[in-house]
Amino acid sequence: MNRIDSTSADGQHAAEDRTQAIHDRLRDAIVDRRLAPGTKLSEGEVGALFDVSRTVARAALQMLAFEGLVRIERNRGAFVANPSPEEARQVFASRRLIEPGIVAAAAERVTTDDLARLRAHLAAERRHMHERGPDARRAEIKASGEFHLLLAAMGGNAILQRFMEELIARSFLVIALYGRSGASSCGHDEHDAIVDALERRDAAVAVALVVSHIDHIEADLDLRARTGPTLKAALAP
Amino acid sequence: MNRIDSTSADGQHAAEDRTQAIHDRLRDAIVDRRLAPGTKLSEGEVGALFDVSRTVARAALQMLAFEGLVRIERNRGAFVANPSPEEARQVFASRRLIEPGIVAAAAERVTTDDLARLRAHLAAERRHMHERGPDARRAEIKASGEFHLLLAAMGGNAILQRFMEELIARSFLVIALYGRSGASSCGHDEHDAIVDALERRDAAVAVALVVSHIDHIEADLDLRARTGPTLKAALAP
DNA sequence: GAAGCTGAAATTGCATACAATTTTGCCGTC
DNA sequence: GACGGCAAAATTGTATGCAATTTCAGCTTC
Repeated sequence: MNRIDSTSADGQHAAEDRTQAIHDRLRDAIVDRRLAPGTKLSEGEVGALFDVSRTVARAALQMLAFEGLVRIERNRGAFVANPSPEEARQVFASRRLIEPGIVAAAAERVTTDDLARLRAHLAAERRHMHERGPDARRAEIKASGEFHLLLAAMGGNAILQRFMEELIARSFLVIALYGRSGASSCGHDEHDAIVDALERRDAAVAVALVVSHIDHIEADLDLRARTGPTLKAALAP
Repeated sequence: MNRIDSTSADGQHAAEDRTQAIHDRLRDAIVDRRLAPGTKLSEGEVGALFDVSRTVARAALQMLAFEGLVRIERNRGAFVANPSPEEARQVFASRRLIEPGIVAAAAERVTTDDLARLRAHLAAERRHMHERGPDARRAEIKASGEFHLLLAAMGGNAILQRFMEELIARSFLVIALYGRSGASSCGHDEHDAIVDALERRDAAVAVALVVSHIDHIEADLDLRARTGPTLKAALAP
């Protein structure tokens, strides 16, 4: 279980913030599907697992609830979110609205340094793609999301960046729940094309590519309503 | 929703979720300018004021911090946010990106019931506008924001609605800090025109009106950088 | 008088204790 | 055997206590 503080790349981690650390680890586990939607996250258990008091565990869970990754029911506890098809649609509708704006801004502000980072990321994605096994698949999906977060960071708007972080995390949950092909949820060629457009500072093309990219991701979902007789229907066959 | 539980009548459903109630009251006070940016909000003081323990007060403050209305510094406490000009720009850039999408959705989904509610709200705005005194001015500004929140609710996307709630609240802070004319920050005629467009289901016009409306609000701000030698410059003349 | 230092007071971070609520297992009844 | 209710166990909501950190007043020194 020696998970090497995966979020250290953002470089912002102050020395002592255990709440944030627990939040990050749980978030990682949720978007990685190591914690299935609906799983109960009891304060005591989380606290014991990270060797902190319930106070700290509770604060971390509340942070996750604000992001929509966890649902807290009064007097009942915290559960990994289980987004409905409608919520899933809203996640992607929001992305379709926000990401174009971010990419347009990125196209104007992108530096050669940024481009280098994007290219490096694309290479990493391609590496994961060629590996085999469920771990590689998870890494690929995660890297695919990180690409969008890189773009968000380059947009230069911290507020939109935070919104995107939430939307990407929720997208992972949605894909885990409703993804059809499970694997190649993100066409990596499309990522390549987006970076190409950014390199040419071609905002219009970059925006168009991003929109159709999001369309492709959402097209891979099976969002047929199973809101009504969930349990009965699921157990019928 | 549960917004109008102001200074009194807390006996009934306040017992349900005191954290949320305190959060709402503080948020109200902040966007109403009754709490100036930079004001210290100590856990003990807040707790004593609402007659709860620090635990609950702390949770409410953390919620506000997530929304960007409060800044929490480790070991130092919570302060009403003091957005920089750059943050102010980002707030409005985000609104310019998100609100058109919301209004476009609202134009397609709006019901006659919704329109009635909007008209009623416009009437209320006009009432405030014709009253005199600082209280009426505050009520006018608040109502002006609530108009945008009504639109957000009609967009039918809960995620974007929440984003807008945060952005509107932060807009109030920004206007409080950088507003030039203090008062008529929202042209109410523009609100009228937007509702007219919605009534005609004319998404294109509604979107255009919203964008220029946001432009007008932002144009009323004085966002010249006072980041550098703030104090010295302020005391010089 | 201004700058610097020191210790007390105040405030936050965290753990823990206790009350309130929900969940669960058990048992009697039908 | 199923159903309903009751009490124990588990879990959350909240208050409070203690240690660590920061703030500040008062004192010393230059």
